[in-house]
Amino acid sequence: MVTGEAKQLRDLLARNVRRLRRDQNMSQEALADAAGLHRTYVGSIERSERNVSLDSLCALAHGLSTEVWCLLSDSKEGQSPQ
Amino acid sequence: MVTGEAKQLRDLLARNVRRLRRDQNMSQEALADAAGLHRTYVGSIERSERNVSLDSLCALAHGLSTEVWCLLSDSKEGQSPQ
DNA sequence: GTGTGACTTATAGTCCGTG
DNA sequence: GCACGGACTATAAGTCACA
Repeated sequence: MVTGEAKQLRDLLARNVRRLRRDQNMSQEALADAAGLHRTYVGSIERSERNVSLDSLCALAHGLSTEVWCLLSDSKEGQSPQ
Repeated sequence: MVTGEAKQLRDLLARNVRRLRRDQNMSQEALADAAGLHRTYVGSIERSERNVSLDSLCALAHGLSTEVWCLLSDSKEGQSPQ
């Protein structure tokens, strides 16, 4: 179905993942490794091409040392919880 | 893969959905209709049997008139964002 | 180090029921 | 109104070769 809202959400996730990853000086490969996912898969998420599931979301959050809801929040401030 | 973290997340989602739904006096059917999902699917989500995608998460949030990150936050207090 | 299209396999999600 | 199952279809997961 992919409504406009869903598109925005994927986009938000993409931006958050990319920002957090670069914030920690990781490559897509490094994040993929840390999250237990694949390089190209992480890449396609960052390009908001994927409609990821809770499971992948969780893996991603783990790899980025953050919380799942952080990846889906529009966050300008304290994003990195030490 | 379904790590323990992913299990917890599904469980949290299940609780939040059920609580918010009942809070608004909706049946699973009513929510399914409002979210554009299927009756049995909503039921299985509330039983934390499903690893839902962003798209469904968005639809669910829409049907519950809330935000996606609310469904994934451990929320004791102000759940309804004004 | 990243983008992209193609591809296979796993599972998300629908729809039919039953108690 | 809800839990749960079986069978099905659509799509996410996961991997690759190459730009």
